[in-house]
Amino acid sequence: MVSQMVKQMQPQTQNAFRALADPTRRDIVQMLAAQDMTIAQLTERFDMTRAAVKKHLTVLSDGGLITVETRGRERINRLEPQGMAPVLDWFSYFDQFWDERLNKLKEAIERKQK
Amino acid sequence: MVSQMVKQMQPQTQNAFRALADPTRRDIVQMLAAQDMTIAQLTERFDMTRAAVKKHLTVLSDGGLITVETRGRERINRLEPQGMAPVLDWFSYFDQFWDERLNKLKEAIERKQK
DNA sequence: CATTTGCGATACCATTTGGTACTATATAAT
DNA sequence: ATTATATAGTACCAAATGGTATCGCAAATG
Repeated sequence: MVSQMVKQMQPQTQNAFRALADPTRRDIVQMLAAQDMTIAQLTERFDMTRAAVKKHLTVLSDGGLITVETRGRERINRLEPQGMAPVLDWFSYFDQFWDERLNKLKEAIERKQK
Repeated sequence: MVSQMVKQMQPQTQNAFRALADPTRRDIVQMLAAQDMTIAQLTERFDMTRAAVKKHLTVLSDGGLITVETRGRERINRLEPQGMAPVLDWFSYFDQFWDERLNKLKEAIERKQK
């Protein structure tokens, strides 16, 4: 129980990972990738209340994955793609590690993409 | 409240995202990237009990991110890099949005593939 | 053999999470 | 002016999460 890793993590990284951990939120991210949407529009697509969707949007906003623009009484939710940077940066830690073992992974992705 | 996205998600994707959502588990993944480790070895590095570490390892295993090899009374935990495939696959959905930083990572992966 | 060591499993606890219902407020529409 | 709409905010709830403490078991070690 000695010297714990004291690596100070940026909260942005944790908030982004946390935001993406929920399937509903990942669905929202994909929907917003197609087009900006209001809370009401998003709610139409899910089987839950607007309040629940709003909570998810708050978590996504905390994670830096979306921004909100108020327009009249509407709030337009917009995807903020660079919010994913901290997450992908974390993955880049494995660059050195990504050898033959990970080529398998890359091939798997490519196979799916066809 | 009409036609909800019925997109059948692979539990592997959800389990992997969930596994990576916790900072302790991400630390474990990075440690295992450096070398295979037993539970006791991992526990030395954290300020928590072995039982807690074991729980995290179970979640990581559910996410397909590690495998365990029993050797005598020891259990060697090994990183399973291709377990990250579902996660990176999900990110590939956003190809159109990736800025240079993210593209760099993607290129790094592709470079290693050659 | 007896003892130590590495681990699994379970019960238990506090906090967080994902959801609802309800109320309130500001903007748009009639 | 009144009503309808889009959203915020709060209180509340059940379940999941992250942790501990404890017990038990199998494998090394003396």
